[in-house]
Amino acid sequence: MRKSRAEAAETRKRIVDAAAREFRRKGIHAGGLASVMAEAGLTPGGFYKHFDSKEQLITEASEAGISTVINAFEAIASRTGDEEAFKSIVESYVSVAHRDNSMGGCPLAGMGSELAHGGEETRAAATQGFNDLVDVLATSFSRSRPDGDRSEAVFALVAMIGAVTISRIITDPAASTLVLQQVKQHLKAI
Amino acid sequence: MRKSRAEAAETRKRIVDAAAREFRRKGIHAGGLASVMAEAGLTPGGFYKHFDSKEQLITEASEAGISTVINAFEAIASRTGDEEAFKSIVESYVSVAHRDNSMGGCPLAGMGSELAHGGEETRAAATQGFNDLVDVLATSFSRSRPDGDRSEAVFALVAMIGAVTISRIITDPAASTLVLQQVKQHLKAI
DNA sequence: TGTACATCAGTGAACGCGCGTTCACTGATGTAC
DNA sequence: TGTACATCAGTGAACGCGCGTTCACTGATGTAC
Repeated sequence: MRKSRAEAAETRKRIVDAAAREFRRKGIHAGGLASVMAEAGLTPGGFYKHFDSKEQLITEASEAGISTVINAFEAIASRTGDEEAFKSIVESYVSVAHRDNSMGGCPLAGMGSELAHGGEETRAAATQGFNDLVDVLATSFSRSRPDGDRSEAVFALVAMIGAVTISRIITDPAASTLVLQQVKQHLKAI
Repeated sequence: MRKSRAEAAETRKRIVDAAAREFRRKGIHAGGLASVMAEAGLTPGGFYKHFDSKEQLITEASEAGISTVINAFEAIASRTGDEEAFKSIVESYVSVAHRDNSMGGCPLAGMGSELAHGGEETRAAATQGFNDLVDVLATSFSRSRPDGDRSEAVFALVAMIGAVTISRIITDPAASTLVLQQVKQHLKAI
């Protein structure tokens, strides 16, 4: 049954990716290890050949999820003009598509309040991810507004995260969409 | 063992209040019914004499928690001049005190991502609470800026909620406090 | 290069535990006459 | 107003269940000579 090192490394990635999806969709507590392992095509027991605990998986899944968002931000920024980079990022984050795709979305929006109750290492990883996101956003912002400072990116990002979180709570889809539009509009006017 | 109607009604309130504190502090999933009942001075079994399910308690605890925030907002607004009402509310919400008192704080910040995964009724109650908060905020905002509309209050509130949520994730207290200050500064400049 | 042995990724059943929920019971409260 | 009975708030043990975690085992991979 032993697998080669390369295969084992790929298995590990598959577990982290499955967890990232599971936790963002169902929440950290509601997402179970057996379900994550099954989605990765494995049986539950094998989990501990790769990780010490669920907490460690939560940490890595958060990192992986945020990395995806950072890459998306950078991709948008690189194919957009200076004037539009920041606005394009805001538009893709504060969107109905993001709201309806919690599985592939930003962990800070999908599991923010649960991350706040997490262990030191999990919170440290999420903090790092937040700061990285702020950096990307600040860079894109300064391309259209050279006088802008980092605090504007911090402000924009917490509003973006709050907007997506709330839009997922609101029961009426039209009202939810309206909140996203309103926040988007104000962010683009910063 | 039977209690009078008045006593039973008070017991019910005690359970809801205990739950509101427990869920905001530990999170919805991590907070247990046995622990809530113990905090209310009762044994676990009695829970179902007052509620149909944990889900119902979550709904009522969210409502109760948001009502507290609304009352606090209105109290601040009523004892503050027109020019300062909005800013005072922002200052009390986006604060270190609120960040460090998740037990008594806003449910939308303390359990936002978990509410997004909640049942229809829970989300409807949270939606109602969000809209009520927007109303209070919009009223206070329009006192200093008669041209302001409701969308500005929506924008401000999601930023406030996002800021408190993120400030609870950030591991370094000074960095966390800085985020709160930066968001506060931008909100007051709206 | 070939052989013998150690390693360890993955299996799948089992573990203890705490969860939400149920239940038979108690006895004070509320109601009917 | 007093009495007899029904109601039901609260008790505390027990239930089934799914969770994170452990474990003995398998057999292909990696290593040493």
